[in-house]
Amino acid sequence: MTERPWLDDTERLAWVRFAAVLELLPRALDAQLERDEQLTHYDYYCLAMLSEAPARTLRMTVLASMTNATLPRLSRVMNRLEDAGYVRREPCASDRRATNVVLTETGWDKVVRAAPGHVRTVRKLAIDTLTAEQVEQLSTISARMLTVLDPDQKVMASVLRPPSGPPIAPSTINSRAPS
Amino acid sequence: MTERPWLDDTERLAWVRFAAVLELLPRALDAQLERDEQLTHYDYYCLAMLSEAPARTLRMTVLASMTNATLPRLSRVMNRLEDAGYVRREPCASDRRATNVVLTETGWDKVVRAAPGHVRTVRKLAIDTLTAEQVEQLSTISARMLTVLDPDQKVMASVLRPPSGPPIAPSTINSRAPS
DNA sequence: ACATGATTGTTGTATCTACAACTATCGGCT
DNA sequence: AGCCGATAGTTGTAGATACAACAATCATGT
Repeated sequence: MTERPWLDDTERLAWVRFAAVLELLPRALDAQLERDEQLTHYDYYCLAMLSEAPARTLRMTVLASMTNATLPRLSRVMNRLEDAGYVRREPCASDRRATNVVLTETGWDKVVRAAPGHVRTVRKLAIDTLTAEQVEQLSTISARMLTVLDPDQKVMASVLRPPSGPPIAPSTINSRAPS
Repeated sequence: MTERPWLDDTERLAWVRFAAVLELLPRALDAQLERDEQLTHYDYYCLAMLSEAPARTLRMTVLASMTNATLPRLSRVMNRLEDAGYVRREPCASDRRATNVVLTETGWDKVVRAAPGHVRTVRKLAIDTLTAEQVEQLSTISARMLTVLDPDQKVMASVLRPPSGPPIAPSTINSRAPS
C-alpha cells in the first residue's frame, strides 16, 4: 500500500480554505444566536430537532445522536434549557433508565422567534454565497465525509424521517414555512 | 427586497449534512492529535504556520490572523506551547508593543513528528473521501464562504505567500515532502 | 513637544466541553 | 429466581475559549 503522505498544491489550498471555514463558521453562527437570542447554535439545534419531533418529544440518546453530540454534553445543555423553561424532562414509562425531553410552549415560542434570524445568517454566511449547483456539490461532499465521520449514518435518520404530518416546525432545517 | 425565509428541500439537506461535518470533523481532528501527540488541532496549526514562516518566526497578531483566532485565545495557547518548550517569545525590536513567537528546535521536532499522523487523518476524514473534482469544488465553495466570513482575506495571505526557499515544513498544509 | 486615538498583547471571569467514574436499569442466560 | 454484561443518564474535575477590561506603546496632527 503506497500512501501519499502530503497534500499536493490543489489539496493543500482546498484544505487551508476549508479549515478556515471550519474555524470561522461555527463561531459566526454562535455569535448571532447568542447576541440576538441568548442561545448557542447547539442549543438552537436541539430545540429545532425537538420542534419537529412527534409530540415535540425525544429521548436523550436519540437527541444526542441527531445532534452529533455526546450524552454528557447533552445532559448539561438540557439542564440549562430546562432552567430556562424551554424543555421539560419526563421519565420514560417503558424504560425506566430513559428520559424523554419535551419542548415546552415557551420553548416552542423561542424557536419560532429565533428561527428567522438564524436562517438569515445561514443564508448570508453559507447557502446564499453559493450557486444552486454548488449547494448540491456541498451536499454530496458532506455526505461523503460523513461516511467516515458518522459511519452509522445517525445524522441521516433525522433527515429521512417519513414526511409525517404536523407539527411543522420553523427550524432552520425545515423547508416549509409555518403557515 | 424579497428574501426567501426558509430553506428548500435541497438546501435543507445540504445544510443538515454540512452542519454535521462542522460538528464532527473538528472533534475528530482534535481527538487524533490529542491522543497521539498531546496537541489540539489549533496548537498544531500554529506550530505548522511557524514552521513555514521565515526564520520560523511570526508576530502574534499575524499568527492570530493566519489561524483565524482572536488574540486572547492565541495568547493563552502560546503560554501553553511556551511552557512545553515548543515556542519562545521575543520582544520585537522595531515595535515594542509587538511580540515575536519563534519555533524552537524542540517545537520543530514536534511538528515533524506529528505531521504524518495528522495528514493521514486529514486524508482519511476529508480529502481521500472525495474525487479530485470534488476537492476542487470544496476549495471553490470554501473560498466563496470566506468572502463573507473573512472579508479581508486574511487567510489567503498565508497561502499566497511567495514560493520562497527553505525551510520547507512538514505541515499538513504543505504539499512538498521534507527531503 | 504633546495630546489623542489606535494598535498590541495579557489577564480576570464566566461558560462550555471532554473524559472518566458512578448509579440505576435492562435483558439475556443458567 | 439470580447473576452479569450492556445501556441510559448524571456529575466531578480539568482544560479551553469568549468577552471585556486593562496596560503599554505607537503614530498622527497641531
